[in-house]
Amino acid sequence: MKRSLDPDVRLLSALADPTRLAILRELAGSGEVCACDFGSCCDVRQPTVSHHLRVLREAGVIVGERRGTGIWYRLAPDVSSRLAEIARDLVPGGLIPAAALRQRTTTSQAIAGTAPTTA
Amino acid sequence: MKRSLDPDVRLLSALADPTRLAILRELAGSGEVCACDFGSCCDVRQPTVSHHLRVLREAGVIVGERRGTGIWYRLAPDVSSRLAEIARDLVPGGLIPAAALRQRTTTSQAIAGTAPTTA
DNA sequence: CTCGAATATTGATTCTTGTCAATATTGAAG
DNA sequence: CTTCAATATTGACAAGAATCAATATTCGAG
Repeated sequence: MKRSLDPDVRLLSALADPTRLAILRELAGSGEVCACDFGSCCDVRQPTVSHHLRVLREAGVIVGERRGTGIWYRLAPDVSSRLAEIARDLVPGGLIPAAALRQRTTTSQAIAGTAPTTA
Repeated sequence: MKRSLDPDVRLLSALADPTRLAILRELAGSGEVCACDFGSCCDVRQPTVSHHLRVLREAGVIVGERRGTGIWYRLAPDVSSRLAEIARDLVPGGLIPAAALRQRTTTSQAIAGTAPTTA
């Protein structure tokens, strides 16, 4: 059991789901949304919405607030910057850009990414 | 079978794994790495490394290039910006920031995210 | 306290994913 | 062509995740 301790992996895992990303986009667009209104944007039942909201909450991606019988959610303030920092760390040529270029002395046959080359 | 067609989900899913993130960080730090050298940074066997490299390749996150008997990988040039754009779309208060503030008229009992409140 | 609405939890099911051993493929060298 | 080194694929297995129906909890109203 590895249980990923890396906070970046935890954040990315929380975002890497179509239903949860739909929830987050709804939140980004509307600022605040009642939990009862997520059933429409994502095509899932209420317990499933509740489950995803919990995942997002525990990952620190959203924050909920009770108002009477309902609960209103909004994006956590630092989600965007946390993700942006991960993005910054993935800039190609973050180091030794010249050395990498000098290395190219052999065959150089590119390998595309779209297909497993299942032929 | 839903098979997420959303390219953002595909990208995030590719990044949301400790082994793959370790591979990407190695690439971000070294510019280019031979496939045979990933066994050290991630504690997995060769077929597993090969599998993760394939996932990253098919998600357009890395690019491989043959040199003799080995294959050298580097980060795809647009990964960082693609991720940064997702981050930008998750800025809180992307819309109606004032309206959201005006909404706060009731109980306002915050709900933390760290624990499932398993009591 | 009782009732109804909103949200959460439980348990079961199904699908997906990460991992490895074994084996195949590919390319360079002899 | 044969051999060796590097990478990829296959098949099997285990762990995890997403989903739902059923049920429990929580809160405000009356």
